[in-house]
Amino acid sequence: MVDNYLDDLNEQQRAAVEYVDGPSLVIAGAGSGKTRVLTYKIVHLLTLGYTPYRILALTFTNKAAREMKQRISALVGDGLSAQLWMGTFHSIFSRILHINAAKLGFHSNFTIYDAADSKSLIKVIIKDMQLDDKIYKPASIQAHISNMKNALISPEAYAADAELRKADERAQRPLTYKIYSTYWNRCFVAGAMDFDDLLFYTNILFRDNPDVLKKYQDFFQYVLVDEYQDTNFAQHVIVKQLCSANHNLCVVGDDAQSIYSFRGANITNILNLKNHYPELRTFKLERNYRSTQNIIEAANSLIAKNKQQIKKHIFSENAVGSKIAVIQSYSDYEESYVVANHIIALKSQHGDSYDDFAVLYRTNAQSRVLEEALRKRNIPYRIYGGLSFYQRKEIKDAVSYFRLSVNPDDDEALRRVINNPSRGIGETTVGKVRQAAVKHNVSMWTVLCSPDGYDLDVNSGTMHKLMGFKELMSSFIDKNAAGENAYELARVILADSGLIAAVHSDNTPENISRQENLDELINGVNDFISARMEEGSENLAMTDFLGEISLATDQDTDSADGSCVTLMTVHAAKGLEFKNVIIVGVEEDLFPAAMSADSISGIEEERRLLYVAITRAKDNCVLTYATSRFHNGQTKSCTPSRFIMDIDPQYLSLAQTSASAGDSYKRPSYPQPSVAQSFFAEHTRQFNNEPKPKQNSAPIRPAAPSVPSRPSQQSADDFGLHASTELSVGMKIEHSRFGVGEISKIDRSGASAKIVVSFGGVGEKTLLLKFARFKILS
DNA sequence: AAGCGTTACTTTTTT
DNA sequence: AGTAACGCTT
Repeated sequence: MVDNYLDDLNEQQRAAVEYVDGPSLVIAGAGSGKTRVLTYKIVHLLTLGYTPYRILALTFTNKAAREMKQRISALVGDGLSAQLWMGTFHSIFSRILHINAAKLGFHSNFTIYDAADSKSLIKVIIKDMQLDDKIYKPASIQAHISNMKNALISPEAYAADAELRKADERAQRPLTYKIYSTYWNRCFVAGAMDFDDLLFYTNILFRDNPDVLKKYQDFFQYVLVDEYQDTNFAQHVIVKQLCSANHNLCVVGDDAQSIYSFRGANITNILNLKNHYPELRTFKLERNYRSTQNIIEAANSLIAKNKQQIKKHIFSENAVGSKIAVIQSYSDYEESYVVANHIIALKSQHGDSYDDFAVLYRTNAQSRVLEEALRKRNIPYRIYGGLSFYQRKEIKDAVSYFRLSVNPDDDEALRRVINNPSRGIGETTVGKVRQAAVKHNVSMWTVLCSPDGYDLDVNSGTMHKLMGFKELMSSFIDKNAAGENAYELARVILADSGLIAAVHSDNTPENISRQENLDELINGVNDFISARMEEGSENLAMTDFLGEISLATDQDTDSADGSCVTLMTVHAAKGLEFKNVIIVGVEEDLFPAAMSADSISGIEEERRLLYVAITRAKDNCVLTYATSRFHNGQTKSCTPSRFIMDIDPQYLSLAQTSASAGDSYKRPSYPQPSVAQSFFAEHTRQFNNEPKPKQNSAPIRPAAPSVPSRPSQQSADDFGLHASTELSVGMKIEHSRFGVGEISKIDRSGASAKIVVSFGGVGEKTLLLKFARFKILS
């Protein structure tokens, strides 16, 4: 355990960390050391003698949780930090639900439906009800249901609510309540929860089982919540329930960075916290350590245009720094070249590495052009977000088999794979099975198991095919039940299901890529198993693997692949920082998004989003916009975002004007796009006089995903197994995943020898010699 | 039931 | 541009 850790904090941070006598709210401006406060507060609690596994720390992304865990490890060691209950709301409460599933009528290995699963289920429900999917659009119904769940409105409550029903009637969708209840019921029959259910059912669990609630209330001695401005009602209530007894709560957030209202996030949760906890102590962190003064002042002047906010003054005592450059391009295509050239120019000017750059955009679809430009310029990049590895068709197919082997009632998985690869079971047959299942309120698998009992009416040939599929699935289910580990089971499934054969039928480029992806998946399962074995974990079954991946995002795969420029949406960049940030597409109808432009709250959220984007930058920030953009198969003209005008011009440099002469941002040597010298005048004209042609918003498919590259076994021939006799304390070793570390302890007692290694990057790890592969450096 | 060609349509962000 | 859905043929 470290000493003097409090000395690393400024006065306000320290006050926030040291206050543990009741509920507290830390309003933490961008870059003010929010994560540092949380990290140190946990260390402080441990120092005060709190039990690590009785501290609950909730974050919004897996990445945030992982980083915090690492930082705590570095201070107090791996042993203690590993015991903390730290993770996203969804992953923590999914764990709690797994333990208490039976109380809710679920099996402990319930499936988690991702967004695609729930959409597909909603679609089929709408079809079954013979409703017009132009009126009942699956996507909007899905969003609507999600909002209801986040507001803790059950299907029964919905059906009974006259206001909601009236609103639906006005919207010409009077049967929405029916879709909701059917959806709810089919999920239940399938033993499945969607993302929102993880929060909703946690609330039901606590509501209906006071003893369970009491247990967790007593168990968690201290609860910390990061990014509280982005909590929705369901999350707010869970936290409130858990803390209602001892009030030991610390929430950290910044109302100016609330950017998830589309997901039900509600700023009033943070604004009204005092109403729930009258003795609440509030701490404000206003000093920014991240950015130059120029960047902070520019961001301040932007956010000042928002009406709704907590008063605070963020300041920086860093260098004044250069102004924010605003660059105009003719097209999105040219814009991407401006970005590439800017990166090359700054890199050679300041000796920055590619890691120091991030390109941020409003929508995933914008990544395509950027990718192309960077690739042509040989600039290494990495795209975060978009379609994740696990959303690819062939991977989802394989994972659906995995899911079925654990929970055969999972109808969405079953519908997906029953005729994939082709088995001659067509749409009509699947429809019959589904209708029998719906009619008797059971899963499709239950129907397959006793077709006569559910009067399934198909001819004998079809029945034969169905039974063939049933036998195949049964063999997987049995293997899983017999305790086969995830890796062995995955191999059997891929082979026996015919998925492998299907992608090897020919060598078209698509099939080769699918083969690689399936190999990748198998490697992933293998890595999962070997990591668990090294740590001595018993949980090697398919259900454990699925638990790991169902809530994982592709951000998990950021292995050390060398220095790369980061490409991501502004949303994904929240909580991160980069030396140089380039924000592209700062245009009307894109940023702010066209959908948000018609309400004040919508505009304010978009403005906060740009605020978040700008405050990611430490030294250098550039805003770019194009005057035309390729959209929906055609080029449309664009106007600069109103937000550029919101920023005090003294912090901006319009690249070409003489005002920028003293700036560190130099005019690049590439063909200079005509920068709007009379930009502000022109901008004003566009807004005041000319009615803007209403553009349809873009349909946007996520960009081509980057394949998560994996440090694979083949290059690691010198990473081998070692006997404890070869090793001694103080030796340096290199591990394929954890990097270089020093052995701090060797434990030869017990059946399997263990070593404790402290790694530079990830802190201390305990490795089982039986499984751990590494090489000895000294 | 399967495969292939044509047509319509696109709401941004994510656990 | 990209796709999902539809309809036609075998």
